[in-house]
Amino acid sequence: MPKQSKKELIIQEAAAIFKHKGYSATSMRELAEKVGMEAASLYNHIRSKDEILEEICFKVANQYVSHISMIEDTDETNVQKLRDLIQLHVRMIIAEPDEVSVANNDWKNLSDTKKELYKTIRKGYEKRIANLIKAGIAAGEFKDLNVSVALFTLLSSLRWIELWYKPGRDISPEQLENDLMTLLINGFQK
Amino acid sequence: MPKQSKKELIIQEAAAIFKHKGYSATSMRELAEKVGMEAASLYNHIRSKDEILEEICFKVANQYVSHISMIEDTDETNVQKLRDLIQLHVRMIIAEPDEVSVANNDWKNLSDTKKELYKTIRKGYEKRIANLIKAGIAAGEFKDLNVSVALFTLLSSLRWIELWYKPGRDISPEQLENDLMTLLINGFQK
DNA sequence: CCTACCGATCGGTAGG
DNA sequence: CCTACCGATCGGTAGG
Repeated sequence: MPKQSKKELIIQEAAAIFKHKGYSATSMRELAEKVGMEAASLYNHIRSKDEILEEICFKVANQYVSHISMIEDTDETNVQKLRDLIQLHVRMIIAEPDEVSVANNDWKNLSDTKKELYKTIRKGYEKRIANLIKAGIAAGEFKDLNVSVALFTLLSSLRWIELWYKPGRDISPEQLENDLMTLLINGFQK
Repeated sequence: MPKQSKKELIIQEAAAIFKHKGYSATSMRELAEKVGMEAASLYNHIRSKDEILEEICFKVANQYVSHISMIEDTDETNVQKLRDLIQLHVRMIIAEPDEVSVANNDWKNLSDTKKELYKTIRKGYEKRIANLIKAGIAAGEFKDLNVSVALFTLLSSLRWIELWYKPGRDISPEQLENDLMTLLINGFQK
């Protein structure tokens, strides 16, 4: 069994509650109850409610950034890079659905300075995917679409998974990845 | 100029703030300031904070439902119905970006009974789109994909628009619709 | 539509 | 890790 600090446990439970009710609607007393201690005791492990949200958001953001770096460093075709990106998104969402969901939905509640940092990181990530799309268009691999439309359609079409996918679903991660790739790369039409 | 009741003004301003900060993180005092009155005075026009959220969520939900009914009543091909659906989503988001955004993101904060009702309406809507997709597959118009994957990819790929589109963007609603349709129906690949 | 105010709950601290 | 508790803020009401 993996060793997990109390702080990690608190953050994990917090992510689950935040996902379900949202950060602002979740009280520290509720979190404490889930973790099995009094609200005041939480503060022996974490500095503030804010800090929990920060840890979740930046952990997720950093994982996404390291993924795109990996993909950029290959010398595959742009279509294959797009496939890799879709696969990495799917796998990250399946591995940590709560954290990914909270980062995507509750980053607005970060403190002003952290929120600006988060937005900067996210914009950098989007820029790198936009470059991938541009390269694909320039190479004649992708259709000549508006880059922003392609970028955000891609990113948001991967976001329902965090809300929908549960281990009990009658679809394997592999089939999910395959259908998603087919849909995004070749579209609905037969 | 259209006549708008104070209640409508309050709901409109509330939608804008809720979209920006989230329902739970928005106080009635903040809303009152935006509207130009004291917090207590809001209650001459609305019953509760809850009620504002309900009005926004169900107004949007009912609009979506009436749209799908219109589409079902045509005798177009399923591909064309899919196009119509995309177009209606885009136009609704452009017409009322705040309300649509709040309904999509803050429905979790509805009271328990209203939340159940909202989920029921949404599931009904999803079911009808799933049937459209199934009909398209059966008719040989759409690829034989997992229906849930196709359904949620479609719906969520239309959701970034509410966060991104502003009148000042260098893309017209028409081009946005066209690029989105091309992407969803025929995919990224050239 | 405002002043005045309520009880409840919030995030967080002191002290052990 | 708990008991006890703080100041701030919340949604909302009374009364005019």
